[in-house]
Amino acid sequence: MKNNVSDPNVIETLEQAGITGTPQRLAVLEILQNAAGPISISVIRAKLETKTRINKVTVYRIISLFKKQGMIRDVLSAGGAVYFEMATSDHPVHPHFSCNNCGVLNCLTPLTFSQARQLTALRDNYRVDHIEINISGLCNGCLHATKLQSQPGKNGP
Amino acid sequence: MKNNVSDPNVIETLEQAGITGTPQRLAVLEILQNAAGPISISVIRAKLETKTRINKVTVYRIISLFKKQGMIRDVLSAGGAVYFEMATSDHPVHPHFSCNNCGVLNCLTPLTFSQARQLTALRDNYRVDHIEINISGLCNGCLHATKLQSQPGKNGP
DNA sequence: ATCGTTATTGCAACTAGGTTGCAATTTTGG
DNA sequence: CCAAAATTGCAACCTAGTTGCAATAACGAT
Repeated sequence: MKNNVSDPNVIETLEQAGITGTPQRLAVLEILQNAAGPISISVIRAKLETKTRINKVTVYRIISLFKKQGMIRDVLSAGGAVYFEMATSDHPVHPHFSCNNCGVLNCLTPLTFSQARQLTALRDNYRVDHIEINISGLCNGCLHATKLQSQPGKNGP
Repeated sequence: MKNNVSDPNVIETLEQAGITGTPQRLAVLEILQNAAGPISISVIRAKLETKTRINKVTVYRIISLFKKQGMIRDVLSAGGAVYFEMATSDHPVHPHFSCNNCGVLNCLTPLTFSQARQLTALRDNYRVDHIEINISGLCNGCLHATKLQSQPGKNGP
């Protein structure tokens, strides 16, 4: 397959992770980097189809490679769907909001240190490696859509 | 199928939810009620096999019925696995801890009002219906197992 | 450059988890 | 006790993800 020139800092990202920058990997990485929020494998595959034709096995292998290298992390959403997002230092672990109406998954601002501290203090005989927070409800758009205006609003957990 | 007499308050639970207490439903509900923590469908099916032989389709239908009735709720774990737990009033929404070594999923104490408040305040133009928190790391048992003693301990998010 | 070695990709076949349509069975109400 | 409605089981199917292996591409040494 010919390398149809990708964003130069996409190539750089791959080299920093110490893995060869094949065209397929560059294509997948570019999609992940340009995504507005966490995206699912099926979405990645759909976006790939529009330009190149990469075998699904290759996509799965690339994703698990990226994950093993710590380049991406996965985010869980309603019903067990798995999404992926870049795991760069300027994009630390943070809560996500998933809309029960349109299904969109958004990133929220990261927890403050004291918030994280409170949560990890829930049990002290455990070693905490990761905190995953998923808040669901209705997003701004769906909340103001006329069809849903009449529904009762909740505001607690 | 013959009803081989279940725990009477299991039957009561079903009647309160307004659905007929068939032997299959009672069997599934009994497993959910006796579970120490959230369990997956495959575990439910394995437990069922030891006593009665219920078709997998029926199990899925019962689970989605229970969910629709609000009797159970689902809990997401690493890699997108879905677990189920009873959603009774004395067992409100609460964070879960999943062990990266043995895979066990435990319930943690529910959030205080102020903790929940802090989280819902992350964005105010959203309607929050549900907060899901999954903390992962090493459980007490795995933490103290000799094989893992030497690993570096982290303690932040 | 070119050859051999290694890494990567594609293909086909397979597996597991879950779903659908329909017939058989069970429950319920009269 | 019987008919209508609800529930279950079966078989077939679907989708997501995996595996083994052959084909191809990248790399290092000469």
